[in-house]
Amino acid sequence: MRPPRPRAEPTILHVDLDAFFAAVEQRDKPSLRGKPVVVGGVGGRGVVSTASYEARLYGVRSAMSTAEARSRCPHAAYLSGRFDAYRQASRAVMSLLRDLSPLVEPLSLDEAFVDLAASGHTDFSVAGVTEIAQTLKDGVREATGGLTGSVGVATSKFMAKVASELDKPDGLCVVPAGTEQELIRPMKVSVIPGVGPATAERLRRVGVHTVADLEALSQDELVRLVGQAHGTSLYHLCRAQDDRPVVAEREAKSVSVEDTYDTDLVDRRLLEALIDRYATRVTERLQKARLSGRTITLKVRLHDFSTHTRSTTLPSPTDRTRTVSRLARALLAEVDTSGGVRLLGVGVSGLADWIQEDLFEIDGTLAEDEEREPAEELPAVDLSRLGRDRRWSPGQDVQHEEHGPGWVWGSGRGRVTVRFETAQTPPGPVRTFLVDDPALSPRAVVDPAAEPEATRVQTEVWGPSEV
DNA sequence: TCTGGGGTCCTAGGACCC
DNA sequence: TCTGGGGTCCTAGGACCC
Repeated sequence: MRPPRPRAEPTILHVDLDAFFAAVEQRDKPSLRGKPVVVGGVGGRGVVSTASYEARLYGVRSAMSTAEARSRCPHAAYLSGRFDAYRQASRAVMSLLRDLSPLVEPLSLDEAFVDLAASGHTDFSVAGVTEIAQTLKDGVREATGGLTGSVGVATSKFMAKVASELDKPDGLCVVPAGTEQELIRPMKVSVIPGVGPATAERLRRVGVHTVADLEALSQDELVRLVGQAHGTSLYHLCRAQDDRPVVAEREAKSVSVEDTYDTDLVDRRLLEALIDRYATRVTERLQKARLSGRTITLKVRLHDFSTHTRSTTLPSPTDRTRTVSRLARALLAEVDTSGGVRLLGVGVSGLADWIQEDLFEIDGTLAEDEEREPAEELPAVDLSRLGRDRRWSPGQDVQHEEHGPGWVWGSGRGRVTVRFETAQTPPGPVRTFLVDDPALSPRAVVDPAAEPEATRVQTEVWGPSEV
């Protein structure tokens, strides 16, 4: 297999705003300028998101517990963060980046890759890209009321990120094509994306500390050590072989809400009430984004910090609060919480990228409260008949099938609409059922006896692109 | 007064299907 | 007829990133 080759010229730019959250606070509150500022969780179990450079002098770092930060730097300002302000500053910067090139990949509020090759630029000499980077930095300062960013430009994402890190804060670094390997060889293995504490420890045990050490291992050895995907990626990255593209639009794969409590919780009813609250927040976000998902996950962190997840997958996607909360509550029953719960979370994944009807519709009347009881009285027809042979994928066209009265065939990830047509009502839907309710699935919904006049039952299966 | 919250990706085992 | 192998889906956990 051909190794992933970096680009021939430094066309990938990485920007990283310096101590972003803390810098926004210092910008907006002059009294904090020049002083240690720590943004993060301020409660008993909080951790540091960002420390200003003044606070870093005292050894305060991101991801450190706030308790430890307070002991290292008691006189710092501890703030819980104003995310609207951060988002606003971030938007201003991202918009500058999009002026630079249409191909921008935000990694977070304060970080992004830009593919300069997708812009109108043609001069990718060191002087040429340095000028682009300097103009960008000036623009950032102006657009954000004085924030600084560090910029790296190189032939790959990996090297651009290494470069932006190199002379923070307010840095600018270009890695000329061909000099990548000599730059990273003396560095610690942890500069490689994907090498965190666990991998670093495994490598340390076999005597690997630097990128150069890593080069001495064969691909097979690496795969044996850290697994297939990780090993292969490490083998190439330590040689600065990286051709990952800048990807502008990434579709969300999951949405979740979680909370850590200052003291462990035991009361079951309280836990259930919290689950309801999180289900509400999650589904509100789903609905806002016009998403729905099939897999509901409950996350529980116990008093001993052990973390457990329980999940369940529905036949069709949902964005309904009641469904998510009912299922998440049921999952809670599978976890022994008697020792106390430190964190609780609810998530939805397996997202479908199409609009979810949020109500069970009968005769055009929205009848949310009737969703369950009537359904359970109906003689359910097995929808799972569709099974594996009639699966479809997102974006595929509408599928359409007709069967005899009372017959319905099944659902996959789409939705099934069932129409009963009668002689008196020339063509058109008499009833439309949206078979997207997990309470009904995988069985549904069709009661021929309820429609004695029906001459025909027509079903349509909607793939995502139809809706 | 140890260890956030929001994500992504990977692995491994079992079920199930052909 | 005592025995296969590949593919997909699901679940749980873990590593990692910002």
